[in-house]
Amino acid sequence: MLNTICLPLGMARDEIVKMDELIKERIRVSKGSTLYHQGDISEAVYGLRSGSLKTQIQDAQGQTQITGFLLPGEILGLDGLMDNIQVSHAIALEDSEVCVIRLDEMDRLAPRIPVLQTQLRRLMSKEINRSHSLLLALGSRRSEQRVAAFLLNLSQRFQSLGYSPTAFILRMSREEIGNFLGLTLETVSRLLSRFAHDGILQVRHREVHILDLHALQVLAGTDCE
Amino acid sequence: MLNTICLPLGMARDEIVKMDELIKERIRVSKGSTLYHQGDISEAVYGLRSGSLKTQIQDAQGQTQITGFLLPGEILGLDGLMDNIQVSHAIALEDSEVCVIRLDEMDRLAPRIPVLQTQLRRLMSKEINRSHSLLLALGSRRSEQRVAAFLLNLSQRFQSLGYSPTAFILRMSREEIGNFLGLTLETVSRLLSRFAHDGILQVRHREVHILDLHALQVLAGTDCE
DNA sequence: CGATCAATTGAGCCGTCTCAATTTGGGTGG
DNA sequence: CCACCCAAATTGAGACGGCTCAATTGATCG
Repeated sequence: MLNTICLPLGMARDEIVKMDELIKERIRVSKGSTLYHQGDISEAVYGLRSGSLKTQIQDAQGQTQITGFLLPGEILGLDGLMDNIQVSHAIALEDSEVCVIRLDEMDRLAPRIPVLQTQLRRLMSKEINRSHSLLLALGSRRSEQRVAAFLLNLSQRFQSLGYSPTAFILRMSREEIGNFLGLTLETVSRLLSRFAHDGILQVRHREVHILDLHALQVLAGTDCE
Repeated sequence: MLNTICLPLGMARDEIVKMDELIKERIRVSKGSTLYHQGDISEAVYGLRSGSLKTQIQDAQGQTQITGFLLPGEILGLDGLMDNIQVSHAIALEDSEVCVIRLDEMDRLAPRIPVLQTQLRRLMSKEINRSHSLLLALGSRRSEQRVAAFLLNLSQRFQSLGYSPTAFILRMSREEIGNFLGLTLETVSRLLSRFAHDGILQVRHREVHILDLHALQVLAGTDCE
């Protein structure tokens, strides 16, 4: 039930077998519907098995901020463990499936499988780092760099999933990309057009072909030195 | 050794007593010096007992982003638990003191004090939420709102520490505030001057007196509806 | 009492947003 | 199957917020 997908990254095989006890439920989330809402009781975290989702927070004025786009193998719900209340919405960008990792189950198994706590800790720390990197991007990079870095980030994640790093489909709209990166949808669109015009990539609707990965890295400012 | 400061927030008294085993070391960090560097081995998290610090990350190009200003009672080092390597610098804004919470000690005590893991989990989730809120601010608020919200945030934290919420000293420079908020130091300075000119607060160097807290909340967009 | 660094304030510019028009594609019903 | 409709995306023109560069003041410390 876990395959290599859900939580394990870097765990020994026998530990993974034991962990199967942890996963008793899977949930299908159809495109556009929510896995959980801000304000819901949070009793679990979720491992994305297939599809993709976005998570977004909403403030008192209704302003929203997308905090992440999730691909298979990634975990969501880590931000809801403070008071066991979800502080974000999780919305499917396409028909998706998650496995449910209940926290009470986790605590029950923890004495027998100590690595479980360590693993969760690592994942949460990773999420903190991811947010901090995003802060760096929003705080000090210009639009061009943000969009380039965004594409590269997707590219790398697709690659580590075994998909092509240079040809993929954006499951999110220009507006969602803009919201995520702190830009308007028009700016995102213009930049994609410009990148295409400069021969760095091809864009047809939501289909992206990266032609010159190195040029993109230079734009993003992540190539070397 | 813990007082009520280090990790406990919301723990039963007897559990706190047991937790004292956890804290075997304190570290003094003098103004301007670092508690840890990016790249250091990370074997602990730190509870701030007194003083204040900033944490900042640095990318390959040397660009830095301050990810947080820490006040007493708050925890740092949560971002270094992924591979046990620090991914940020922690630098003291004034002479400070932290207590060291070793992770191996924590894991050793975990079976006897199960609430320990829960507590760490909550703190990490809180840090994720804090970053996400910051993302919302950097992504969709204008400079005026960011600075107002920044002051209000400090105000609330000082208040919950038992200090005045309307009179406090900024331990960080305008440049550091600007970096944190994704603004230039000039913009921060101008806004503080403007707030002062509008009678919302008084600023003398790093000394802030908030005169009209409600007006500040309106500016920040966090007062109501 | 000078030296140095932090902060303030001003002027002008640039990047991104806003507003608006147009194109494109996908889905639906006649 | 075609025509229509709606949402998403593209592209343009103009405005504005925050940045850059620069000069000045103020504080701190030897």
